[in-house]
Amino acid sequence: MSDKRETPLSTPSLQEHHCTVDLRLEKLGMVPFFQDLPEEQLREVNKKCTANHYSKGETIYRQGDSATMLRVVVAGNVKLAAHTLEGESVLLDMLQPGDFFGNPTARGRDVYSETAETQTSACILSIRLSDFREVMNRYPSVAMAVLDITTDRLNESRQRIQHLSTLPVTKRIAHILVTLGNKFGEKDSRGLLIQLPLSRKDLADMAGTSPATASRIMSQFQNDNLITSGRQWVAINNKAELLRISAK
Amino acid sequence: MSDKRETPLSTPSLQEHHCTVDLRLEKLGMVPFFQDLPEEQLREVNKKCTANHYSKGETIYRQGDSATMLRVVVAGNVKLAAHTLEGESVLLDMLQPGDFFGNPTARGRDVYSETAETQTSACILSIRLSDFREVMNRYPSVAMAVLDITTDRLNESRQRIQHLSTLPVTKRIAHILVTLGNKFGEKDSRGLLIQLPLSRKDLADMAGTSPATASRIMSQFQNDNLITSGRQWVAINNKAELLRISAK
DNA sequence: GTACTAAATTGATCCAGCTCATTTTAGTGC
DNA sequence: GCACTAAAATGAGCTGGATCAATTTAGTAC
Repeated sequence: MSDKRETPLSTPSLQEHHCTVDLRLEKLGMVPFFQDLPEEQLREVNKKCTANHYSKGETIYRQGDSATMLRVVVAGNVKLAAHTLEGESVLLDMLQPGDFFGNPTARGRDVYSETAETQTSACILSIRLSDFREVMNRYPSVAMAVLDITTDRLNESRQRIQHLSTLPVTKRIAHILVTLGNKFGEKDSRGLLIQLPLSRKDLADMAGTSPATASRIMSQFQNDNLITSGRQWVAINNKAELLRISAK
Repeated sequence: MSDKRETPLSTPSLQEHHCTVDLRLEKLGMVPFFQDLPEEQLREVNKKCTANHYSKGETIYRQGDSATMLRVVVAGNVKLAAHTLEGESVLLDMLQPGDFFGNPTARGRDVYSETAETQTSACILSIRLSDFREVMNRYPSVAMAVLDITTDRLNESRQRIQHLSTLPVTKRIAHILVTLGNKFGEKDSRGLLIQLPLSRKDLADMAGTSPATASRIMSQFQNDNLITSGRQWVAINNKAELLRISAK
């Protein structure tokens, strides 16, 4: 198994295009809630956006910062995390190109309730809240699409509350692996590879457990041939069985 | 303290007006996202609504039912809960007059992911999803108000995830009491009375713990004179201290 | 006031998962 | 290939909170 001797994760090479206008426009059109916008309007929205490039591990904003921007992932991955005073962290969401984050809410004096950090190098579009509000006002379909996504996220979030309250750690982790597989998985010689740097600590922060426990459970899954994993990467070999574990 | 010998909770007497058209219209105007609608439009929306009266403990819809309605609490209280196959339940939200529930999302084939049940006798307005979508399309301010509320709920929900993952039960319950006090509290001879039937089981389902543990913690709070409580009711005597406990 | 019932309290025991500490190993860079 | 480093694995011991079961009590109905 000498092929396990290097990260199977592909690193997005952003240097080349570095968020060109064309790429921005193309990606903007891919964002679910801009899809219905006519080409012309899209260009106008694009003009109001700023593109920023971040390298891996950079902080985009911190919880407590005043929330004046709505952001969209153009390329790369972003994770949203909340930190307690004691230094513990909770991983709230992992984002893909096309996902928005920040606060789409009107209330002016709002602050972010989470910290956004890149997990890979990434290109991020920012649009001022007031500008975005204007777009939503002019195109109700945009507002409704944002509402739909937010509602989905609320439901996911409530499901997670349910899991934290009722399921033992093993089931929670099995469920998380399946979910990540569905969202970030790519078929590969190793199985369904989760295209995302993913440490035991990340997993623990998602499952509400300790890194040690997450590690023990992953070891067990590995013994049972359900997954293959190395440092910061995981591939799923038997999704059906993981699903079964998470449910029963 | 002979006055503790009966529920201090006031029961909404709905029989009298029984959701008259006037009451409906008045309440509809109080709903945050209809506030901006011109009187005339409000009447039109009202025509598309159906009012239903429920007595205490009735189920409005069950998780898994197909989600074709958006609902608004006119009077009384509603709780949203999710149930596991093993019969455990998680309390997701407690609603007040003016709050909406159900699914504001477009996707036709959706089902409710939670069960809605009245906690007191209640009057509920229902509007078909397609009709509500139409209103949002015509009045973007409505869509944006719904989005704002949903975003707030998402943030609350994420905070709860954080608490479940990082705080011990005592702090979680202290926090829940403060929150409920802020939302449902009414000044009273006993202190800040939470105007809501609230059992130890409800509290446990909110905090992600067992009724026994919830009870032990409530006993301790009672010993420390932070709260006064009987069956299904709680009054807060020292909110500041509870807040301190929940934070530190 | 008395009887009744479901809620709440409380005790005793147990274990899933945490903590802390040590060892091993995957992946990188030379 | 070799050296280096941070991630992961793993062992040992401890504990917060669960579970189960018995007892008490608040509130209601008569």
